[in-house]
Amino acid sequence: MDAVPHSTGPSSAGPKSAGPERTGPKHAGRTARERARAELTAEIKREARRQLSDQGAQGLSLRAVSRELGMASSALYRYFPSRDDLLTALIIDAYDALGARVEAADRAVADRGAHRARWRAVCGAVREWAAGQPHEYALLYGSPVPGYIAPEATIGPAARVPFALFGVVVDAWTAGALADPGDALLPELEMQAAIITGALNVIELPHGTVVRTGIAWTQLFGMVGFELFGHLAGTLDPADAFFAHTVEAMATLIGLPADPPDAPAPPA
Amino acid sequence: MDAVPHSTGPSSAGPKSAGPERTGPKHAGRTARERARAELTAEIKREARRQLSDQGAQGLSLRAVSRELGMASSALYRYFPSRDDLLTALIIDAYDALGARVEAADRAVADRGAHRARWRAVCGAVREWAAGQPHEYALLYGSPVPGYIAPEATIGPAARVPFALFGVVVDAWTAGALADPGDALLPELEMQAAIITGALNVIELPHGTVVRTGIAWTQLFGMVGFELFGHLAGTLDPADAFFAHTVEAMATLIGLPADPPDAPAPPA
DNA sequence: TGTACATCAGTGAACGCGCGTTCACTGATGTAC
DNA sequence: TGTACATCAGTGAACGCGCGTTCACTGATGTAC
Repeated sequence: MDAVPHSTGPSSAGPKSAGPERTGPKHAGRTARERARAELTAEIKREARRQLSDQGAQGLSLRAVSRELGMASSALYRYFPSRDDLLTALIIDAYDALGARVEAADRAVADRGAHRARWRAVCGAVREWAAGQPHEYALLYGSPVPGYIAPEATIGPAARVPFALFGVVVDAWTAGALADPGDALLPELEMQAAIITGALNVIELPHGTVVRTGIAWTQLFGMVGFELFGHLAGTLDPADAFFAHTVEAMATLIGLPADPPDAPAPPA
Repeated sequence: MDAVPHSTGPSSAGPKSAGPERTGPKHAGRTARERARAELTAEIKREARRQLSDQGAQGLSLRAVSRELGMASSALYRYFPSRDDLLTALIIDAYDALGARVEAADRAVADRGAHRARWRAVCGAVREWAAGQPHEYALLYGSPVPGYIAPEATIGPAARVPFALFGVVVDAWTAGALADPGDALLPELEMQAAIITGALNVIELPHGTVVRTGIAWTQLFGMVGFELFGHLAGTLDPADAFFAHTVEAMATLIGLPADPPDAPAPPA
């Protein structure tokens, strides 16, 4: 808890491991130390992620990570000031991985006007990612780790999925493909919808549409979580058909028009 | 994992702590030992539940429970053969507490024909219970405890909430208040809907209605979980209005008719 | 009603384990002049 | 280009902690005759 606001961990304060977006002192000539540090940081995270996949968040131990990397456990403290900071780095990475996957799925739909196809792609990407790394999904959307408080640095990465969902809806509205559902909203909800619209950088989006997208957003994660955590066993599991059907139902709730003839059809 | 199929733990094999539904050898004359055992079993669970509320499932420790009760840690093994069995008992109790709460909320609606009011009551009860005991909610619907496999004994209690939700819908259909949405379903989903209908002991219920109720079910828990776990922070939190609105939207999706004039109105 | 035996609850010590974090220290890498 | 100093990575020992589970044992409660 003392690690929260100021120190956001090496993944943001230290050298980045992901891309070369930090140009370094002069040009690309990073010093050997810097390169070594970036590599080891990445290796630590990789091993930590491996343990996470095996046993979940509570199975993640600094000592086990260091053991696996063949170094003293105290050495990890040169890279992450505490276990919580390592966890934070993993959470941010996971949000970013999911976000990137979802955005890529959206972009992969060539016809940008095929809003329902894009909606389908985005929702499907969430499910696929969750199925591929269930423990990371649980880390993000399951029970909060007791005593752990998500630092602000997670907010941005966490917003990428809802942004992708809303992005499709905004595009549909801007293209004139969406009707205002004309929902009557409670005052509190009206205000919240305005805030969301503002965050989306959109001049105007019917608040009823905003709320319906919010409903679909929570439905999507409820469904994916239920499938992953076994609550559909015996009834709606395997959930492929239920998922496909529901994604369409939510698209319809929002008002996304049916596919144009030449767009990829929903699974028959 | 070795505790799963056969030994369902004292809460089902041993003397019940909840009600007097086990008449005992002859009549109510239980022996002192039996009474002591039932009481201590209950006390252990109470203390365990307290620790759960404080720190979540991973903060539950047999040693801490025994310490709090002023007994040797080894004594607990007379009541629960392992930590997992204690956890199982808590899970079952929690499912039952939630189920009872939800069913009571349904029953509290005097006008049994006010299906939308009943729907509202059931959904609201889930949210209220979750808000009241977040760690127990997390235990049931959050990340699965790694290494822990839910024994079959949890299935029945876990089904009480969906049964309550479907109960309202079935009543509405039986009363002729519901139209068949006429949804086209994928074959797999059609079969699953048939299975669910069978489990509900209903001769006939439109499969489209079944699936829509399933959507609402997953939406409800997605929304409640998101609120509880902080994913609505900054946008739809506080979620009272969003929740109220969404419950109505899902009722409408299913086709539950609006309240009759004299029924309790939705929150303005 | 009383005795002999079986069952059961609870104790306390022990096994064997793992954890996060700190600290003084060594040796290598980087920097300023 | 070479030297003097500062920075940093990594070590290994230690602190202090808690955990689940087993086991031989004592003393109380229950049962059969």
